[in-house]
Amino acid sequence: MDAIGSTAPASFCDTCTVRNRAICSDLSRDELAVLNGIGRQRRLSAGEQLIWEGDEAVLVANVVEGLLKLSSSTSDGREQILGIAFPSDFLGRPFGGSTPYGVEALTDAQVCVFERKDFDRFAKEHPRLEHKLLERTLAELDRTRKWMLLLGRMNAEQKLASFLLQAADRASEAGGDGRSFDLQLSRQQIADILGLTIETVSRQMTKMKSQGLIDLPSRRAVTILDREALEDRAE
Amino acid sequence: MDAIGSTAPASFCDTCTVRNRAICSDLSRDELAVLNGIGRQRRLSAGEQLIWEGDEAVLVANVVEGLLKLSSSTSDGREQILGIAFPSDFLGRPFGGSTPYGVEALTDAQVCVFERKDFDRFAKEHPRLEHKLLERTLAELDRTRKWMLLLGRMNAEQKLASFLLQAADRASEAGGDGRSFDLQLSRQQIADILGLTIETVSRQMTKMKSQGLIDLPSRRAVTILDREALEDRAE
DNA sequence: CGCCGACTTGAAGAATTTCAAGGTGTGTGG
DNA sequence: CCACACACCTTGAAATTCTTCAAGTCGGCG
Repeated sequence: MDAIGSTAPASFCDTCTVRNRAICSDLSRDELAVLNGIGRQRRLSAGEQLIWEGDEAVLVANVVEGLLKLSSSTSDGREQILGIAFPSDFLGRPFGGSTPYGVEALTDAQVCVFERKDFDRFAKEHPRLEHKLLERTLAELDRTRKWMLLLGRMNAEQKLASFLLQAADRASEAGGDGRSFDLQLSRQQIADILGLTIETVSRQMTKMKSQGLIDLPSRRAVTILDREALEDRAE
Repeated sequence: MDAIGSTAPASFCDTCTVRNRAICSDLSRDELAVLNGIGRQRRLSAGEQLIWEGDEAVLVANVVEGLLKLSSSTSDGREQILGIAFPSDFLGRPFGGSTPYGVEALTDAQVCVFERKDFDRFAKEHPRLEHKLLERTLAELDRTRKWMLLLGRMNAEQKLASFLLQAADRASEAGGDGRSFDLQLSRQQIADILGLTIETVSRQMTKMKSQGLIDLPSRRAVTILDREALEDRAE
């Protein structure tokens, strides 16, 4: 509302809730204005696809709000979820090639989208942004590799226990008490993450409930009753 | 044989066989000299460990020669190989944290090792190096995610077929004819890559041989007789 | 109230692991 | 040069785990 000089158009970065955590966090005011110019906000409904598997990589994005899944399917239609993207996470494949996985919103979501070629050019000119992206990519690679151990070497019980513990941790980071939380995912989605069938997931859940490790107050809610025992089963 | 001015100490980069493919490929002569100063060459014998799982990340490295595995183990001792590092690949975890996997030489190997803090500092000051590292890390993440589909959703036959095809491709990149090649790995190591037991790997190999898809002239050698059929089985 | 989708449960079947021998090939010492 | 040891691989049979197929059940919503 004031002096000459503050007449620049409002930037959606100004009100961005992940502004301090996403890869843009190290950028100056001016740099942000440029980035703001090449990006746009986009709302996604739950179930909406942002990127298709095998598409030429034409866009990249930052997650502002909501949850998205990265996934790939076998030719006979079974799906494997390769990762879940949370607010402030980066999506897509900069610098060439195609995106070897699909990206779909699991909940209603908001993302900040860039044309890949615009983003690539901007990134190459802004080493601090590239550095952030590198750190994020390295961290994501570590998480992904850790998940390979689960997929390759754990049985159903260990997979479920690991999954629930991680979900609890995530929920408590987001403000939960670390015991009761909401799975944001259907049984089928959990199965697709763990490389199991929906029936096996369901049976393991029921078993853990009957053994008093967890409670299942409603379909998507979980309460951890005996964290230690759960950690034992996750190994 | 020379003039004054060529008295600089010989740099191991000068004779480096991966010089044009590794992350150092974009560096100038001077930059290379600095990097040369903070790194050192190291020979590893097959089976020798370079980095231990869970260690604080104190060093990073470039692979010059040989094959190394990245792996992680469950508490009951079963191992999952998370990746294989080839010449020109980068190893280790720059920018903080611990290394969540072990690195061990599969063959005699030569690596170019840096103290992590030296490398981190150098990298931050050399955006072109960071850019190379970013591209490499993104590519590795893609490969790793692709592997998750194999681990989570493929059966033993599909896993083996995929593995053999990929091994053949790698061998032909390195100069093979794409049909006959040497597995550089033991049956147990293949099992650890595919998330199977050694017996299952052995049975699948025998089955494919008896079906005329492949031949196994010696323990570690493979000849692909019917690539198309193999591709079918990999889906 | 009844329908629908999501979830659970059961029983049978298939795939993989586990346990247990039995080969094969290479290198070493007699 | 042979024999033996050892590591690595193969094979067989039983056991286990997970999937598949097939009914249910539950909970919300028109």
